[in-house]
Amino acid sequence: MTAAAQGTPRRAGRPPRGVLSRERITSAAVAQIAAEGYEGLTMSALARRLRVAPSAVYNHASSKQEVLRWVQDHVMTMVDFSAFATEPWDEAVRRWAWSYREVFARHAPLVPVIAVMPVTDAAETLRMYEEVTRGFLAAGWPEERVVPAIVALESFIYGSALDVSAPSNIFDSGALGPEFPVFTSAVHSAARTADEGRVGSDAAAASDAAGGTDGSAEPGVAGGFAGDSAQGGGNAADVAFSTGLEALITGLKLQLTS
Amino acid sequence: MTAAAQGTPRRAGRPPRGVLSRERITSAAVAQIAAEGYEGLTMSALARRLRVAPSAVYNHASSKQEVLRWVQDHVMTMVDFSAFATEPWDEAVRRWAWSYREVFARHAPLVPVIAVMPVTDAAETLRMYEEVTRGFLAAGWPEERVVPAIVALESFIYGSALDVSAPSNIFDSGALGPEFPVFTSAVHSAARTADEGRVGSDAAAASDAAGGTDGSAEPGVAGGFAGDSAQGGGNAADVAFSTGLEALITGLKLQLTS
DNA sequence: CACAGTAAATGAATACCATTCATTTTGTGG
DNA sequence: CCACAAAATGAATGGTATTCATTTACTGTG
Repeated sequence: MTAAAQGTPRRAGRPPRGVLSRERITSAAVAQIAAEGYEGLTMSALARRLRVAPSAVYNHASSKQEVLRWVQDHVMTMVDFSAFATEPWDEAVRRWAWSYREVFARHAPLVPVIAVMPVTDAAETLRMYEEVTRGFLAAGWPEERVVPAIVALESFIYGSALDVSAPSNIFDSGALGPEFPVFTSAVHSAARTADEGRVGSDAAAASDAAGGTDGSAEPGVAGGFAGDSAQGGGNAADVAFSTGLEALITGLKLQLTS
Repeated sequence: MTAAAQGTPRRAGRPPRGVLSRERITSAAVAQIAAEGYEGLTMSALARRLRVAPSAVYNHASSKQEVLRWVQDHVMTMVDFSAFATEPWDEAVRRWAWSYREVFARHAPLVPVIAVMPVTDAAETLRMYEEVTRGFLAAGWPEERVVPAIVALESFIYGSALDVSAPSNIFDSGALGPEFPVFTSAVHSAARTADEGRVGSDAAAASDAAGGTDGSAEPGVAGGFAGDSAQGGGNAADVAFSTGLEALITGLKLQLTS
């Protein structure tokens, strides 16, 4: 009854047909995360969902870290990089980056996992890199500059994904406010502007404030614009992301022609 | 013997003079991290270092998370933002960012903590923000754009700090390599260039990589472009960071004048 | 086809970890 | 002076990933 709380509990010994596999474990983990979040992803809960004893998982994954790596690679398939095949470089980067951030904002606990995770055996992740690299090269990037540029963009995206999951009042200086008047005022000023943008015209304000040459920043891709995606503070994070992404895009493009 | 493995073990009951305090707990935590890393920072180990029972810590901190927040605020004091008082905006940002990244690369497990952590009661963190905001305003930034720009830079810095702690072979595609030839080739090309940069430019790269606490940041803004072998420093993470940071700086500056 | 070895399940056990609680002692404000 | 709050101890508690001995079934070799 420990493994499956149902019907015939399957007795010990190797079952006639394999019950577990990397794919089934991965999809059960993804389902568990969708149902109860990352705190709910324990090896016990995972095993319960698979109707299996916790120790059975270890015949396929050597650790929970490895399961997380599988999940990470799966999550990568949700990142939309299709624009690199059709759009000019900067627009492709823009759509890719917004999609990438949106996906990992919903999977923030994976971000620290990715950092330490070698890409070996992460087929989906490699698939994305392959296509993004192609896009850079097609846009005239010298080969040796592509990977640093991608890593720089990814670093910004990961940091921004963490930022999305921050509470909206993260910059509330509370009782210490009066001690830091310049910063406190700037925070209020930014919040005011962000609010105006939200009430007024929809997404245009953000991308305009970012000063992108031609602002269409985050349209249709993943249904992705986060006007109400996270808790309350979505908009401020979006303004900051747009600001940084447009700066990165124009700055990188300038490096190319220098 | 549980609390202090030494001399007279102090019997139960409130001691004549307070043994613990926020400051003592914080510095013990920092010392423990320095000694055994973040994995070694357990409430038991912390209490042992303080010569106290584990439960005693909970009279001062409500959770381990709170201790981590104290540590985070303390770590912020190691970030050097002094250049904002003396240097022009872009050079100040450059030095601040290199220092910031260097500090949090050594404290990578704090990065996810920061994201969710409101700045309230984090005096040292606020002190930094106050000064950085001052520097932006002095450089002519409109007040409402300062916070988004800082957040964008911080996002990049946090992501890059995680990147530093990644293994150097993180892009080794292993057996899957042949399936993704474009990316694999780009990785090799970048690695080759980074190596050349390391042997080529001697002292600049080394002191640069060491980075921030003493205030010396990237050497020459003069070279203009980061991928140039003169800049970028030794390892791949440094090249990527330099690439992104220089792009952000020039891109943000351009947004100002648009 | 027998047989050995390996793969894959169970269930019990381990070691840790953060956190809580009852208890004891001491400082402090009314 | 006394009641109450603050701060320590030491012994649980419940949860965690992980390991191990055991059982069973599949698979390749003679």
